[in-house]
Amino acid sequence: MPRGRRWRGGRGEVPCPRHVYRFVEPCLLLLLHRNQTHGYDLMDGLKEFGFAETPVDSSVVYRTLRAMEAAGLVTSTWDTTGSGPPRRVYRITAEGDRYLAWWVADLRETDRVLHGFLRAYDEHIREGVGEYH
Amino acid sequence: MPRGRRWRGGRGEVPCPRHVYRFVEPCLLLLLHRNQTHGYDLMDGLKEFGFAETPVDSSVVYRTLRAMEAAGLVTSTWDTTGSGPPRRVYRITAEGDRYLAWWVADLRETDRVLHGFLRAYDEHIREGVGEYH
DNA sequence: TATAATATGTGCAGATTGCACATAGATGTA
DNA sequence: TACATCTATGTGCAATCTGCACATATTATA
Repeated sequence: MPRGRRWRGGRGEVPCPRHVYRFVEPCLLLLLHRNQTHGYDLMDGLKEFGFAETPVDSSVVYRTLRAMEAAGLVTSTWDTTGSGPPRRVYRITAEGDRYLAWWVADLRETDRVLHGFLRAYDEHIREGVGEYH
Repeated sequence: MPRGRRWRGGRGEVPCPRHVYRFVEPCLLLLLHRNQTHGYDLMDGLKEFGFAETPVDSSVVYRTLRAMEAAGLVTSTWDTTGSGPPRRVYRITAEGDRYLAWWVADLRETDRVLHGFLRAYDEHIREGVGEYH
C-alpha cells in the first residue's frame, strides 16, 4: 500500500527504517551533541542509526540542518582549511540540547506505543488463529 | 520544529504517538483481524493503540479503509439493521492477513532502530556531558 | 584532459495528515 | 413542531515531509 519506493522496495521486500516522522532530526542532533561536523560527514554518521542499507538522501540532511539553524538549534561556520570544497561545520546550541531531550522523550513514548501494538498482535496470534472471526 | 499542531500540541507539550508513518493501517488491520466492524467503531478501538488523548481524525480512518478495500486487503458490506445511519462493515482478507504480517515485521525493525538510538543517547549522556565538545 | 570523489545545495512531484465542512438517519427535549 | 445531539460516512484543501533529478564547485587521480 505505501506508495513511495522507499517504503517497500518495490514489492514487500526488506523492511526499512525511517518510518518515524523526521527521524533524521534527532539523529543529527545526537551526532552533533557528540562532535561538531559538516553535513557530508553527518550523512556517513547516520549509518549508525539504521540508515546503512537505505541511506537518507543528501537533500534531506542539508535541508534539515539549514532548518535547524534557522530555528536556533544549531550554528554553522565555514571551514576552508583542508582539501576539497569548503565545509559548513555545525555545532549544537543549548536550545538544540533541550530540543534533543524533547525528541528523546517523544521517541520513548513512540517506543512504548509500538511495544503495545506488537504485544497485542503476538497475544492475538497466540490465542488461536485458524478460525476466522 | 515540527509544524503540524498534532506533533507538539502547540508548544512542546505532551509527547504524542502517531510518529510512525501510516501507523493507523496496521492498527485497523489488527482490529479487523480480531473482529469485523465498521469505521466508527474502529475509531473507538484505536484508543487501545495510543490514540486515546490524541484521536485520529475520522477522515484518515475512512480514507484508509477505502484505500485498503481498493487494494484488496479488506472487503465491506452495508449493514442497515440496527438504529442510526447504515454502517459499512469491513472484514480482513487473506491478502490483508499477509499485509498485516509484513507490517508487523516492519514495525519490529523500526522498534529495533528506535532502541538503537535510545541506547546510543543514554550511553552518550552517561559518559559525561557537562564539558561541551 | 577527463573522471571521480568531496561537498553543498535547489526544484519539483507524490504521499500523508489534519482541519473544515457536507450529508443524513435516529433520538431526545423544550 | 423545531431544534439540537449522537451516530455514521465522506470530500476538499492546504501544509508538510520525502525522494529523485539536477546544478555547482573544488580537489585528487588515471
